[in-house]
Amino acid sequence: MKTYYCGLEVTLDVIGGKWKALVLYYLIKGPKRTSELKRLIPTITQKMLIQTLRELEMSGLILRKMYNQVPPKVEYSTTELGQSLESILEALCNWGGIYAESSFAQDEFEILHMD
Amino acid sequence: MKTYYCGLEVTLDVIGGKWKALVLYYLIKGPKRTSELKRLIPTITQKMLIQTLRELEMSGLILRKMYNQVPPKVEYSTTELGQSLESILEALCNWGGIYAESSFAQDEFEILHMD
DNA sequence: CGGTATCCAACACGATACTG
DNA sequence: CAGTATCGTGTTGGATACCG
Repeated sequence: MKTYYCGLEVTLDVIGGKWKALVLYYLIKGPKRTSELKRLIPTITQKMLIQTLRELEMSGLILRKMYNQVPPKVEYSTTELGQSLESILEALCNWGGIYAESSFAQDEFEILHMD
Repeated sequence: MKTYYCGLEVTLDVIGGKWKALVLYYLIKGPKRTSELKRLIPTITQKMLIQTLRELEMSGLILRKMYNQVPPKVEYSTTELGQSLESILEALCNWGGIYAESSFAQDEFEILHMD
């Protein structure tokens, strides 16, 4: 049993770290294959991607569906619990855009959109 | 110049990590002295608290006001930029509470409120 | 009280090679 | 295509002692 003093600590435990929020953010927009996620997040390594997916799965935020075929195909999607973070992650994403354009951070941050 | 592919990456750079969101969360509720923050976040070490405060200050999210008196007194408060995260951090906190009570996590997480 | 300086351990993360 | 295994490193974070 883990003990926390604030709900925020729980959230950070579940989607904190370098990659979890980002991977979940893309999966919330729709189911994706492993290679699609890798393409959307070019700077993540294969190892960290798989590891992050496993942790999100363990936490009950995403589902892994495997198709028995050659070549293999795996698709990840969100659970209801994972999807419930949609508006929050969207807000965090927007805030980052605003921050990058703020007088404080401009000329320091650059965002390349690739939708 | 740092390059990102999504606003969320920027946000994680600014308030990601183990403590920044938590410290900011408490400061958003009102200005606090160093010792007050230490009391609110019992598991943080002195070193990490100071380090986190410095980083938030560098990012333009909080202000540090020092009173020249003995014993010394320092008070931290949010800037407009920092305060703009209020609703988001509140939502993240609430989500943690809901997650901890979910059928998935119950008996695993415990939250002790200390307001 | 608020903060700094060391030193050290843990682990998150990355690079690479390999498998079914 | 999806994933595992191994190894190495660099940051993160904690313990402790000390200072104005």
